[in-house]
Amino acid sequence: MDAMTAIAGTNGILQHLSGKTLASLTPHLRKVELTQGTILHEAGEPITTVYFPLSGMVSMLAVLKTGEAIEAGIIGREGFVGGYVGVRGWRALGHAVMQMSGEAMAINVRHFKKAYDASDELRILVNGYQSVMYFQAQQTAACQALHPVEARMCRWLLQAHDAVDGDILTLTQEFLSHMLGVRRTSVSGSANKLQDDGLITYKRGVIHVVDRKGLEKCSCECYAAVRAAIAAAMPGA
Amino acid sequence: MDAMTAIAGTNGILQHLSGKTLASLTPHLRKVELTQGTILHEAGEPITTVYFPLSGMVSMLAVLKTGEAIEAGIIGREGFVGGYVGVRGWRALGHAVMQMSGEAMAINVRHFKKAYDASDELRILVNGYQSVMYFQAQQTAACQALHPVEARMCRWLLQAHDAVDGDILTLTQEFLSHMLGVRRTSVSGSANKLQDDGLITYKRGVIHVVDRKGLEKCSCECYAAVRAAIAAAMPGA
DNA sequence: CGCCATCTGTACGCTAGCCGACACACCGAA
DNA sequence: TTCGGTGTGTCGGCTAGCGTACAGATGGCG
Repeated sequence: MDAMTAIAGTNGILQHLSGKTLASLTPHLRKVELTQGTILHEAGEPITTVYFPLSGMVSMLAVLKTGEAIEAGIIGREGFVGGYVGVRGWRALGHAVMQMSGEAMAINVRHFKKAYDASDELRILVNGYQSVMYFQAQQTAACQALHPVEARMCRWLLQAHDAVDGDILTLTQEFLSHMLGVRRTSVSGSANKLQDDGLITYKRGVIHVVDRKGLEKCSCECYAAVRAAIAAAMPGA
Repeated sequence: MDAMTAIAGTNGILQHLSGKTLASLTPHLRKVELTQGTILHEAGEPITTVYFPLSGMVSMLAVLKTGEAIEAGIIGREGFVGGYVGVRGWRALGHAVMQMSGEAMAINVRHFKKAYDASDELRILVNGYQSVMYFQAQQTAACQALHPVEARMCRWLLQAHDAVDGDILTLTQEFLSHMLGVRRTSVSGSANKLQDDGLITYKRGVIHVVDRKGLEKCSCECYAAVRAAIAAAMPGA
């Protein structure tokens, strides 16, 4: 159980639970390895499992009929995945995709729901994080409408950088272009500029964050806004 | 109490509560008149009151440092306003503004919270609607990224049309341009085209919806998607 | 009636980002 | 080593929507 507590301690939700509440979850928690590209939840499908990431990064995608998918939120170890609390049938309203490999604590949705209903403490944390995700989606809507590609790209890189250990992000420009909802050549152009300015280097799907402060300067306010929202909603984050 | 039940019946949340749960709320519910422009919640400020609209329309706005505000959600009588359940200090993360006058049932947030914690039934409805709002924000992010102004405008008009009785929307192009995050002249152009096509007529801040079906055809998929999400998440909606 | 604030139409040049297309560079496997 | 798949750079034409500016239209109000 001590081992479990230690593991749970790296997730922003689990680490703030009292021993009692955590104990009600642990029998059902299992550690899973999630590789890049794994689809955790699919739009319209029932959710069977809720995830508490320990590392890596999850994207929340809004999926359109055309098949296009736009990222409207990022979840790292500070939160959890599967927050459609209360939707009848627990159906996901968007995709949740593992964008950078990592580990997570997984729990069956029934067990999670039971604990959620029983624990004020868990409810506060979960609801608080849901609010953050809501805020993030709102902010992203404004960001898409008003901020230029380069600033949005910096924002994205910063969020990704937060989610991983180290300064290496393994992702292609093609991939990034889909996340941002722009053309690959636009990403190519911006990436070039950032590299020229010495903020990043990259090579065939491997981006190296060199100057984080510089990225923060080039990013739109949305990065800081989301960080602030997390800090405001989550205890001790 | 019968009168109260009848009133509550026009709100999507209240109408689905059992008599018992509703009875726990009614002593604290009061009917309020909300005029266009009233700010229900301000970004960063503590929420004191939760609203259950009976008519009219509320916009959820993402506010940027520059003062620009982009709409990332619309709430009508099907839902409620003030869903930052669990955020510490109950602070709003965005503005909530009355965009088209109407009435609402208002309740102090402490009383609401108490009922929320006590009633599984209320929690399901509230959480379900929160999920819808989350979805709506996501969808809007994608919409901003991928859909042209005209289609987005149709979507907005449809949502507004749903929220009011009759076919008259009182709002200026200037106003609409802010909601959509585009220039007024872009709205002017699109509005013109819609009028030429016989879908709407308008005159100095008064838009008349003439051909709703036609609007639906011109709108992007996002309108239908949000409607579907509401139907999926809310009982009997 | 005349005035003024507000709402709307339109026109100009401008830029970001679109779209398609192609060439090159790199890497891993045959 | 060759080859093919995948990632990246770049070019040219194009359009949607921006920014600004100004003029006309409407309606409220004195």
